[in-house]
Amino acid sequence: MARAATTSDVFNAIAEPQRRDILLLLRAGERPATSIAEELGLSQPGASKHLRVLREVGLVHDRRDGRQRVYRLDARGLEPVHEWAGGFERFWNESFDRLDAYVQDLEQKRSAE
Amino acid sequence: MARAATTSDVFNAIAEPQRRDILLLLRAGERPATSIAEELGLSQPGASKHLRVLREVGLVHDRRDGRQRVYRLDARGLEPVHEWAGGFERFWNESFDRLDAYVQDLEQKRSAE
DNA sequence: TGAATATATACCCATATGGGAAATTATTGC
DNA sequence: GCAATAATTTCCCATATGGGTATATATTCA
Repeated sequence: MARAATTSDVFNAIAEPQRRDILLLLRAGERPATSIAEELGLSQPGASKHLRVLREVGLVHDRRDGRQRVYRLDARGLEPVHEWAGGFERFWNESFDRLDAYVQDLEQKRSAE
Repeated sequence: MARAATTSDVFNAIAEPQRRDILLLLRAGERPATSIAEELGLSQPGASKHLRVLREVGLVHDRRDGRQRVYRLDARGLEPVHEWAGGFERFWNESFDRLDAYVQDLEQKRSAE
């Protein structure tokens, strides 16, 4: 099975660093595919494949402009990711737990030697 | 190459739904591995493998307690994810862009028929 | 020491992945 | 229609993945 289809899962779509780069780039405004590939140093087919994945999960929309295909960010799909991670906020802020885990880690490692 | 190693990338680690489930479960408190597997209906080796990935990216810590290995959440690694997604917040709130994209999509589809 | 419990690893498998190269499909403008 | 441009799709490949099953490695307790 390998992994949930990239196509249907935003978490999977953003697991690939170059796709995250594309999204960041598109915050500056819409861009034709070639421009994206050039800016990020991707091969043209490579960029096209990543764009397809992003399109299929709805993170970008495309529009034809003459011979070019212009991609535009649609960040709405990232809101669930933000919310999901935000659900852990109080945990990464709990300095007690942090210290606790750290100390336990030390003990663990010391006793393992 | 397939994809950046799950081991080194939090985004990749949380791309797998069952690993996200494990993290959610651990918000309620630390738990031994078997308990995690049972609660989520995972096979024992399956849970163990997912826990290993989470451990390697630092999202969980483990501690031995007798024969059991107790896992505890360390959510600090999720903060960058939250921040990254949060960087798109103003985009998913821009209703103008949203409508614009939607209209362009409609036009696109109509002219394609 | 030896049986039982709790986990982690190793191994094998089917499949999804990303990358490169080549072929294919629009679309424009002559 | 035809050449040129822009992009997608198709193949092929090496590899990473998740899932089982079997095995190995602690650790406790009798």
